[in-house]
Amino acid sequence: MNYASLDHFFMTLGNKQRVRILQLLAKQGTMGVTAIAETLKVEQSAASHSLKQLLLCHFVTVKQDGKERIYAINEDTVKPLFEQIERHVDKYCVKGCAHWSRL
Amino acid sequence: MNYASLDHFFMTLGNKQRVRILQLLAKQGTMGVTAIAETLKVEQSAASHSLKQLLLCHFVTVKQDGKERIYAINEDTVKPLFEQIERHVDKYCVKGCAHWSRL
DNA sequence: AATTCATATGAATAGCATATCATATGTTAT
DNA sequence: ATAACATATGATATGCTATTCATATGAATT
Repeated sequence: MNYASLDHFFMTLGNKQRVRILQLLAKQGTMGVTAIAETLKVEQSAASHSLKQLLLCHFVTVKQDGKERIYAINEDTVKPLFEQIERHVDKYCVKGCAHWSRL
Repeated sequence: MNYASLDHFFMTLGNKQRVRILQLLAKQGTMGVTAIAETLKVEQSAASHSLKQLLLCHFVTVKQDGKERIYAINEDTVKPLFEQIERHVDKYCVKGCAHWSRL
């Protein structure tokens, strides 16, 4: 992998599973790896791999709590970012992106 | 390909070449396909493919001008979006994302 | 209408990211 | 120290995406 910052940023988001995790964390606040994996019905290993990449781009933060590592979304930038993105998606993509016809 | 809107949005951005095109259009205003391809040193065909996907997510707009199709960035949502994203990248990723060590 | 310029499309290969499996590391309790 | 729980890591095979090449479509000019 050899990405500049911005590319790495988008690359990390360009994956359903990682976006699901972010959405889950945005909703639930904080969660451990096992809880995330169970909720999204993915392997623990897969969740861990995804979280690592999210961590590298600082989309999420961790803190150790006993045996568990509790992940949280980066409230500072990611939350407002997602709100703005959803504005774009709502406005332009709800009907648009789904249908590859016309244009 | 079977993506929900939000996934499709990110998927489209999760590619260097498409991001380069958006950055170019943000900077230059409007450009035709050949000009884009030459500037970014990619094949005309590749540029066209990329632009189609950007169009499907409404990141860009087109208008026909003679033989040419002039592409422009979606000023309404994409520009402010990129500004906010760059805030995140500058703040968290300049040093962070590049180095996979620590954390 | 034929030619040239500009862009789009389709198909196939090449390239890369992800999912998976097995295992390692780390933490706490007994 | 060992066992049990929680998470991380590494390697590999699979699957998906992008690039490429060849060609088609569209527009304007002669």
